[in-house]
Amino acid sequence: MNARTADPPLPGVPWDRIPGRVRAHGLRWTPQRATLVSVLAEAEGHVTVSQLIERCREIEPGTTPSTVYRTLDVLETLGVISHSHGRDGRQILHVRPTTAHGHLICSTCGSEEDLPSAEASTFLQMLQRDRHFVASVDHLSVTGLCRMCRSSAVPD
Amino acid sequence: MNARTADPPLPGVPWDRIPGRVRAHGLRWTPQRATLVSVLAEAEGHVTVSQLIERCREIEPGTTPSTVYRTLDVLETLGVISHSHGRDGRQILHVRPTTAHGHLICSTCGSEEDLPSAEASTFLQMLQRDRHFVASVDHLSVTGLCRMCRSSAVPD
DNA sequence: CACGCTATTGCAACACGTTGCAGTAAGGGC
DNA sequence: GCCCTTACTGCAACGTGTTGCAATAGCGTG
Repeated sequence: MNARTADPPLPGVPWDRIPGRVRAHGLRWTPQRATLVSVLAEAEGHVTVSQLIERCREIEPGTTPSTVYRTLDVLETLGVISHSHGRDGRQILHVRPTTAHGHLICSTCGSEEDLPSAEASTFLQMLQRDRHFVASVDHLSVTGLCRMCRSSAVPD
Repeated sequence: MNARTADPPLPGVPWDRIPGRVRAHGLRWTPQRATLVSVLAEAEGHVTVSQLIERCREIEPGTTPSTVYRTLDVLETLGVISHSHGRDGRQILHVRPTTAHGHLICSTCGSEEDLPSAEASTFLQMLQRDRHFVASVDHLSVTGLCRMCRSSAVPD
C-alpha cells in the first residue's frame, strides 16, 4: 500500500467518470477494475477489503486478491477512496462521498464510532501550524475505551 | 491482539519486578517470558515484533512467534508495554518508560515523528468530555504528510 | 516433595497483505 | 483494423499476525 500524494478528493464520486479519470493518468481501464468500481459504488461508507473481494467474486468468480489490492491503490491515488487501519491493523476503506471523518475504535469491544471532522479540526490545524504536518481527518483513528466498555470496566 | 483494560502504566518499569507482577495476576513466569523481557529491557523506545523475535532467537533459538505475540499481550495487559500500528498496519511496540507520546506517520516516506503528550491532550480530553471516549496518547497515530514530503510534493 | 490443576508452549493451519515474474491485453499510433 | 508498447493480471511465494489443539510444565496444595 502506498498512499502517495493523492489527487484532491472527488466530492461526489461521479462513478461513471472514473474510467476517464483513470485513463487520463495514463492508466488502463480493465474489466477487473470495472467490477471493483461497481462494487464500490454500492458500498458507500466503510468496507473491509475482504468484503470487497467477496462481493467481487459474486460478480466475477475469478477475482484475485492481489488485483483488488492493486486497484485500490490506484483508486486511492485518484482520490476516489481512502483508508485507515482498524485496531488489528486491518484496512478499513472509506468510500467517498462519505463526509470526511475520523474513527474512534474501542480496544475492548472493537466497535467503531465516527468522529466528525469538526471535532478534530482544531487538533489537526495545530499539527499543521506547530509541526508542519498535514493530516486529513480521514486518516485519523484513535484507539481507546468506548462509553459502554468504560462503564463496565472492572476497576483493577 | 486484545488490549483489554490494562493496569496503569508502570512509571519506571522495574524490570526485575515483572515476574512478581505476572504471578500476582495468577499467571506464570516461564523461561520464554524471561527471555522476551530481557530483550525488551534493552530495547527501550520503539520496536517492531519481528525485531524482538530476531533478538530473542539470538538468545534462545527455539523462540516461536506465537509465544512472543501472546507474551506481548500479557505484558500489555500489565501495562509494561503498549502498541500502535504503523502505516502498513504493522505493530509498533512502545516500551516503557518512554514518555507517553503519539505518532505522526508520513504516508509518503513512511517516516515517524513523535508527538508529545501535551500536544494531544486537549484533543483527547475533548473526546472524553464530549464523547465519553477515553483514549491514551500512546495509541494515537496520525497519518499525513511530513514537512519534507509536503514541501517536495508535486502540486497536481 | 509428590500431585494436580491449568496456564503456557510449540506446532500447524489459516487470514490478511505484499511482491516478483511471465503472460495477457488495453489502447494509442499508423 | 493491425501493431506495438507497456500497464495490468494471475499466480506463487513470502511476511505478519491469529487461533485451535495436544503436550508440557509452573506453582500452589497437602
